[in-house]
Amino acid sequence: MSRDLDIRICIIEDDETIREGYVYLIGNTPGYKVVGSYPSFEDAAKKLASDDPDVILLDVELPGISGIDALPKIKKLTPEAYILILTVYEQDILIFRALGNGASGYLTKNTPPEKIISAIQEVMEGGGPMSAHIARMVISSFQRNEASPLTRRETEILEQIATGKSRKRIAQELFIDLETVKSHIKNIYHKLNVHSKADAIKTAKDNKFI
Amino acid sequence: MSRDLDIRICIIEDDETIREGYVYLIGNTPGYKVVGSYPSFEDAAKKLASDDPDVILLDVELPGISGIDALPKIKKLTPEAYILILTVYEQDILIFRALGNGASGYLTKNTPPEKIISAIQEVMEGGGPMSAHIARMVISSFQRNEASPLTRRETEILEQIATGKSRKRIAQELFIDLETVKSHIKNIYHKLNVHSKADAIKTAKDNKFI
DNA sequence: TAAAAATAACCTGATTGGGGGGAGAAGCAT
DNA sequence: ATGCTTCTCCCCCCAATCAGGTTATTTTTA
Repeated sequence: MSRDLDIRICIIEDDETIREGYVYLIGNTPGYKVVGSYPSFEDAAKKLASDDPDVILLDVELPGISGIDALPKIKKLTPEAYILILTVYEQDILIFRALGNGASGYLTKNTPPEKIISAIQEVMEGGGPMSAHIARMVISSFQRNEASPLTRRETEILEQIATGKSRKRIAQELFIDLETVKSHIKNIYHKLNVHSKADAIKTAKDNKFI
Repeated sequence: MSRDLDIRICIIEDDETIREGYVYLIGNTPGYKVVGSYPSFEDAAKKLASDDPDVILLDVELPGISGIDALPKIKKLTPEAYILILTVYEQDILIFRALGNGASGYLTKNTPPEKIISAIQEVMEGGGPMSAHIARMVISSFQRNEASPLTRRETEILEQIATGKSRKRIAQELFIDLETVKSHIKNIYHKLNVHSKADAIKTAKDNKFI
């Protein structure tokens, strides 16, 4: 029945009802094949490599080790597999940790079944499927605060400082005097109400000034 | 014919054929209304504010000022409007600059018409529409290089250094001796073949070690 | 149980960082 | 036309940090 070219899927999800739902959904879709289904990473770990999945659907809240912390370990077991996060959580910290740990997509659990199938298809074709709200949060993470108190030059200099460069080097690269750089830094510190590089960088990053 | 609740669209695109294609597509879709259509930012600037668009479709390659550089100016003219980039370019630098400058979505020009309409819908509903390949690049930007030569502790310390903290402060926050931090830094420098903070940070970021 | 990683010590010299003040020139906006 | 902002540069001071060398012990992990 199932062809050799079927996309091989593993599911790691602790809620049995949801897990079986996915198994049913994917198992009944032509071209897709469930090769493994586990309620925890610990259970999956033993068989994952031999399952040889193309795509892994991973829940973030799991008994034992969390899905996010399991990500690097899964990557080691099946380096070629794409991992899609399937979760109810939309907290930015979780999203960015998941993506940073190697997830190739992030879907929320209200995603309709046909979207899950198309997300699997999409990731196999080089895409990065995300739920709409997740995508917005990801895009927002790139955006600056338009209400920054820093001038253009001050922002530029603080960015340079954040790369670890010394004031002298910044002066050389911007073709201005060291004293000018120092003046800008003093102004930056006053505006941000800080007294050190580290605090300036932190405040600026927290507020998306840089 | 067109209701008051229609989504108001502006189009800034220099290629007349493509521009008129969008005007036709959107103008003939119920619920959507083209309120402005311009071949350059300079032309759009005068009328954009009074057009009061909900969504702006913006090309990146424009005569005069580029779409990406126009983004902040457009934001000032119509702070409430969502801006969707529509372009043939898939270079990461352009994508990240566009998103950093305030774009709410990024579509490539091979996007089929119905997807453009749904992207407009999506951005109005709080989403962040992206073409599949763009989304993958965005997600990839969060990911680390798994083949880092740095140990966990070294990575952690280099990350701290990249926040501008002094070695002493890092030592205190990690509950280790200053000398230990110095040892780690020496090892980091040797592994990365650099001789300064700035170079270490640059090398590590370029290679996605941090 | 070896190897890798994390920890800590002692040495030296050059560079950087933070804070105080003041001041001129260019550009923008009302 | 005249403020206001921004960018530029100058002087002072002193503490703190950074880069580099070498060696060695204790955990941790494979």
